[in-house]
Amino acid sequence: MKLSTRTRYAVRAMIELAKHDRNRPLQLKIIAERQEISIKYLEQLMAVLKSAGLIKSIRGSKGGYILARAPNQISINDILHCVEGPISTVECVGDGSRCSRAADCAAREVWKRVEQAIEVVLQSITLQDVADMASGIKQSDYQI
Amino acid sequence: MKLSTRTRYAVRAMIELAKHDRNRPLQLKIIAERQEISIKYLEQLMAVLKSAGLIKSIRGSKGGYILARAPNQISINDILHCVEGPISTVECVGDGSRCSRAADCAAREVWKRVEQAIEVVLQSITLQDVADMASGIKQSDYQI
DNA sequence: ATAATTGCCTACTATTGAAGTAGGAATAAA
DNA sequence: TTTATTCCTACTTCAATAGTAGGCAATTAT
Repeated sequence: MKLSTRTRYAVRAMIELAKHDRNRPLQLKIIAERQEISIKYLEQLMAVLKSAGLIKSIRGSKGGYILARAPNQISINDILHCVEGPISTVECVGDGSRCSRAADCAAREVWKRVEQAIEVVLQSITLQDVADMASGIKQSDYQI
Repeated sequence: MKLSTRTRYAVRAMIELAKHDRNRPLQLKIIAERQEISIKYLEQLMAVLKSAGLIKSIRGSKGGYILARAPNQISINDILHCVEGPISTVECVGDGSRCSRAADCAAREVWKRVEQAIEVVLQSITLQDVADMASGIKQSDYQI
């Protein structure tokens, strides 16, 4: 149950974008430096985020990336989905046709519920929320 | 966010034990057959489950495994913990000393909440519940 | 006693996926 | 035209998971 660095990097990169002026593109180089991520690796993640429609890119000199939507319109779930695919703890939860054992089907119900719980949490948190947490604003809202 | 087969196998094996008469040991061979798991691989998982105190073994002919506690006293979380270690989505959630970036700390709060949500669900489901689901009893209780 | 059956232990191998690297093409600004 | 940037594709490395193998130890049945 460990998150891949893919996901962690992607979220961190998106947080950088969220904290940045949305009218001016932020360069990959800057993000990679601030977050201490390999530029070349992050580059590939950005491609995924872009094709998922979460960010837009501006090519050429002075180019970079910007969020495609307002930070409060992008959930952590959105990010996770596009870099990791659907949160499928077990394949049969999504598919169903793979399950031929009764005991396994019982187990399936368990994993299903876990997935739902994760999804609810991830969907409830937007980039705006996280950016605010980072800046120390509204922090009291997030003390569970 | 995919579960390892370790975890899935372990849970399925435990379900088999839960469905079996607790007074008579169930052999590894039977469990492996029913669940279509490599005996030799499952053997290693059983060792972990045993050392975690979730099951007991009876050696020799007519031996096998039994649950160490009643099925309603063993949660899915118990099983997961001992085969996968603590559910740590990200290392810094448990450790904290690793986090040197502000944005990352914001992310950390996110992963923390996800972990908690997972834990709550896993702790709430016992082997008894799952065994009942498998038998079709009480199934209505689990329609969320 | 002896054989058969089962779990116990330790080491090895294979496969897979994640993580990271590399180089050059396309695009835009100065 | 030069420079700065994203885009594209392929390759390499590494670690962890999954699976295999063989013999030892304990218990029961005959």
